[in-house]
This record gives sequence, C-alpha cells and structure tokens, in this order.
Amino acid sequence: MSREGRTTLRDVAEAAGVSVATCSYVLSGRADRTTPLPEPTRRRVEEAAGRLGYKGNTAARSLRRQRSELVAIVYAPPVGPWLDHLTAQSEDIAAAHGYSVIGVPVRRLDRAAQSLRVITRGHVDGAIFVGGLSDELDLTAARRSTRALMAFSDTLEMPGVDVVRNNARTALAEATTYLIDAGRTRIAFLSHTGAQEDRYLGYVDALRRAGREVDPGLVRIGAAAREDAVLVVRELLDAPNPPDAIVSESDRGGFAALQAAVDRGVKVPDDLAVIGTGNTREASYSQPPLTSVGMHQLDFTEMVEALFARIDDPTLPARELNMSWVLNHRASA
Amino acid sequence: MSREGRTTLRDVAEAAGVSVATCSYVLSGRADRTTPLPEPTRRRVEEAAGRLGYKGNTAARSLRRQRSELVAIVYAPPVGPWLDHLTAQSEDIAAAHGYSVIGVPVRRLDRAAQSLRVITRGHVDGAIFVGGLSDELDLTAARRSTRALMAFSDTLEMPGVDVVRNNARTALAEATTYLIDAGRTRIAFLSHTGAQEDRYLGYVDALRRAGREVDPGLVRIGAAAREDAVLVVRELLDAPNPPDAIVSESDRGGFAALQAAVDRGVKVPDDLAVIGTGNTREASYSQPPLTSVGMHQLDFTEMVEALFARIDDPTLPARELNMSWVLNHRASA
DNA sequence: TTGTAAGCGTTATCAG
DNA sequence: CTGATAACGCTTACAA
Repeated sequence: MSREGRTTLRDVAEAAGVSVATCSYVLSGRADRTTPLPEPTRRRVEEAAGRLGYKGNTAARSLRRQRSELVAIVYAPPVGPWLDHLTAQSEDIAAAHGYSVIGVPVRRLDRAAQSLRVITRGHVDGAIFVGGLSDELDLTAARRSTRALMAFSDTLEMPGVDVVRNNARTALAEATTYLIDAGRTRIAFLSHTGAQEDRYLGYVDALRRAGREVDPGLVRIGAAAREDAVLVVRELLDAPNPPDAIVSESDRGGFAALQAAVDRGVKVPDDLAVIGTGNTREASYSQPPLTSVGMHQLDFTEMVEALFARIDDPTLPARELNMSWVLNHRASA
Repeated sequence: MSREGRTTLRDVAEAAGVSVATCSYVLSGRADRTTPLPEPTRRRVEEAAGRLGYKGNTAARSLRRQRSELVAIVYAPPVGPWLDHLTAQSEDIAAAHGYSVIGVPVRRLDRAAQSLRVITRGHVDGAIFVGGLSDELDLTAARRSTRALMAFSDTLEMPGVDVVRNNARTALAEATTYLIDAGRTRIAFLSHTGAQEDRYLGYVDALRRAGREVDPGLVRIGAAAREDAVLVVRELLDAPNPPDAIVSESDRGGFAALQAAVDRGVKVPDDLAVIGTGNTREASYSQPPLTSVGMHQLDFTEMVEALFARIDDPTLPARELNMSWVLNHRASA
C-alpha cells in the first residue's frame, strides 16, 4: 500500500499492471457510459482490488465528484418506532441509488448548530428533517450545504425545500371534536413542551368551535417521556374534578394515560377516553388498543423518492407532499 | 464564489485580500501553534468568511488531514432509550474534541455490508458497535477503515479493537438463580431471536447449576417487539401449566409481560415474577416497577474517552472495559 | 508575518 | 480501448 494505511487505487493499478485511470473506470464506471466493458483487463483489475481489499476513499471521491452519496435523517430523540420505518424505507431506496443513510440526532436545540455540522459542512447530499424540527431550526445554512432538503412541517415555506404536510392542527381538532361529539365535557391535553404549537392549537380550535373555553388546569406537560406522563395523568385523575378524556401529543403519553387509569381504577373508555398521536404500531396492541391521530400507513416512499429526485436535479420546483394525519379509531376512545 | 456552489477558501482569500494559506491558518488554526495570532489580518479574514458564509468543505479537509472528525454509533433497531444516553454522552465528549456523532442503523444483518459502507469507506474516524452487533458482524473491514473501533461484546477479541464487557451471561444466570432461590419453579425465558446466545445461556447455566432441566415449552421468542411479547406471554399464561416467573432478554419484553399479566388477572409478583434486561429508566416507573438486569448507571464516559484516545493514537494497546451488568431489584420480582 | 507549492485519492477530459 | 494529466478544496512544510 502507498503508505501504511488503506489500499489506494494506485496500489491496485500497480498490482494489476494498468493505469490508475483504468482502475477507476473498471471499479466505478465511467461517467459517459460509452463502451460496455473491456473484459480481459477488467478481471485483472477486479481480482487485484479484491485481493488487496480495496475499499475506496470517500473523501477523495466526494471532493472530485462533488457528491458524498450520503443522506441524513435528522431527528430529535426520543423518537417513536416510526423513525425505524422511515429509516428502513430510506435505506432501501437509498441503496437503489447507491447511497447510504445516516442518522443525525439533535439533542439540544440550543446546540443544534453543533449537531448539524455534519449537514452544514457538506457531509451529505440530502437531509430529511423529521418531527417539528424544521420549525425550530434555521435551515438556511443547511440548505446551502446540501443538494436536497426535505422537511416535515405544516408551516415551512422555503425556496428549494420540499415539505411534507401532516396538517396536524386539523387532525387534532378532528380528534377533539370527536370527543366533544361523544359527549365528553372535560377534555385534557397532554403536551410535549407546553409551547403553543400546532397540535395544541388544533385542540384549542375544536374547543372554541364548540363554544368552550380552554381550562388551563387540563393542559399539562408530559407527553415526551412515559414516566413523566404517568405521574401527570395520575395527578389529573386524583384531582377533585378529573378529566373524562385525554388527548396526548404522543402515543407515548397515550399509553401512559392508559396505565395511569389502571393504577387509579378508572375504566377506559367508559370513564376516560384516551387519544394518542403518532399511530404507532404499538397502538394496535395496547390494552385497550389506543385510538390515535397519525398517518394511516407508515409509507414514506413518495417522500424519499422526492428527495432523491432533487438530489439528481436541485433545480426542480419545490414540492409539497400531503401526508395528512387521520383519526384511527380503536377501543380507547 | 468560485463556481456556482458553496463558498470556498479561495473566495474568502480574494475577498480578504490575502492568500489561501493565511485564511486556512486563521480559520483552522496552525498545526504547530507557534505564533499566537496575527491580529489585523485575522479580523479581515474572519469578517470576509462570515460575510460570505464560509462553511468549509469536509471532503477536502478529510482528504488532506486524513481525518473526518466524525464518529459513528452503529446499532440495530429497535433500540431502547439507553442509546439516547450513549448518544448524548458521546456528543458531549465528541464536541470537546471537535468531532460530530452520527448514527448508523443496521437493519438487516444480511445487508450489513451495505449499511456499513459509511464505515468501511472511510467516512468516520471511529465507531462504536453497540448491542451484540459486533458478534454477528465481521469487523475486519471496519477495522481497516477507521482509526478506532469499540465494541460491546462479551466474547470478541480482536487486535486493535477495544471492547466493553457486560458479562451478560453471568448477569442473567444471577437473575435466574435469584428466582430459583425465591422458590420459583417454572421460570420462562423470553428470547430475542431464539439463538443460543449469551443471555439465554446464562439462564440455562443457572437452571443446570440448580439441577434443573430446561423446559423447551417455557422458552419463547418475542422479546424484540412489545406487541409480539404481549401475545406470547398471554399464551404462556393461558397454558395448562403456566410459568410462575419470566426472564426477558429485554425490558421491552418485561413490560409486555406485566401488561399480559394485567390482561389475564395474574398478580405480579405474587403469581408471576418478572425480570427484564436493560435496566431502562422506564423500569423505575412501570406498574409495578420492573426488576431488571443491566448497567446500574448509564455512564459511558470512560468508554467514549477510550475511543477518542485511540483515535488520537491508534497504536495504543487494546483495552477491555468492564461494565458488568447487575440485578437491579424492584417490585416485579 | 505571509505566500508558494506540493500533495491527499479520485474522477473526467482528452490524447494516443 | 487505455493512459497521461489536470483538477476538486484544503492543509502544511518551507521559502520569502
């Protein structure tokens, strides 16, 4: 090997007795796919590459090709199992394009720039921002550093950025209205951060539309972690005037509500209706199964294909994909 | 900008009226930190860089420096919340070294090579293989492609690879013995894949040591997904001769057992003792809290520091870190 | 104190 | 069909 480190193309070339250029041609294919393939030398090169364990050097390739063949999924932990679905489907599609998928966790929004260096320093050709992340972050630096950007957001409008609309506000209003129509009078909301976000506003919309006021005592923070949620819901149930329904900003919070109800001997859905958000697979299997707002099916194919379409041609007009959430009825409400 | 794309160092140099080399010194620091800093030009360069939004190009930097300033955490979904802990701690330490952290999900072992391209093609300087992943995968290619490799494994021995020992087999034997000593006679095992792995063998060890035989009817697959686990445990409880204890290879399976017990009106721990694996934070909050085999505290600092020590100096002798699992007693067993 | 120039490993262009 | 050769953007001896 050239130094002490990894096998380079030059090592392969020497071993095969051909030029570096030819090796590159054989191993990576030629941009203008003119001639099919030169059979005799080809085997020599491939044999040498295999024998030396040639693996290529992405830094060099990226520098030359101006492509990293990497896409990132940017998310804020903790995340539900749906991220696994997205990752899985992304990997399949990415593989078909010769790409790999990496995950970029953003733990603290105040240090997001640090986490996003992977994106902003040009490490990836495309990135998908999941959850509401794109609403909290400044994407301008990221957009200038990648060929394609895709964001789950109901509000974002940014030139050259494709967006996926969940219409969360509408969907949560629908869920809340369903509870109102079912005769529930004290509907609590279990929130992620307490911010006046889309999901919460949907809850408010529905109450207002029914001529009701928001009872601040029924709006609680705790949907982010199951253990917190259990404590919060127990507290709600122990109060003198407990809720008869709970809408949670996550399924995690929904499951916690089911558990807290068991702890307190409260019957679901008779005494307490519970609706979660996310429509995770687990919702079908909980006891009772959890009614949940979310995508009906976890099919992200169209979205990921759109990302790769933009990687191929960044001048494409920005797309707006509709993946509206719906209310998936189960036994808990 | 030089072409149509991102701002390059040359753009900054032209704007600041200095050479490319000077800009590099100012923006990336000089390797041999001889002179402190040339104040007047420095500001000019930084001003120009800021104004043009210079972000650097990792491909070029990596190629030249032979460092990507990236470390990967390689894992097989689904994973518990402890991965978030590891990620969080890794990010903090990585940031202190000027590094970023990415996640590399390996979904299917038969396509692992595809997922690991990020590693084997030299994209990262170091990688941590979590779970039993390193036992299922061939790490030789990965080792040749990074400066540092760290693996959670109780068995792996590989030159130049640091390992973390959980001693899972011993820990699961301890848990099972605890149940035996408590008078449990029909102890079931909820397995991940059904393979004769460490954790299962610990269970077997304990039974044998107590002079008992393994009852194949009590060994079931289902610990990987909560919904599967619930069904499997319900089935066990419905059988004519149900278990009076369950050891699960995951906390996920443990929670499912608790839930199935509620579904079937079986009292925990009186009629059924349940022990999980992983000692996730949620175990403290479940109803009842779940006794669990796992790390007592989720502190990965030493491990991550060791990774960076090896990135700094790959000739370091391989280390073996002991992070033995223990039985964390709670109400479920 | 700042600039020149030689690469890092690969791919694309263009002769041979 | 194959091989020089010049970039890609950056870092770093070394020279000025």
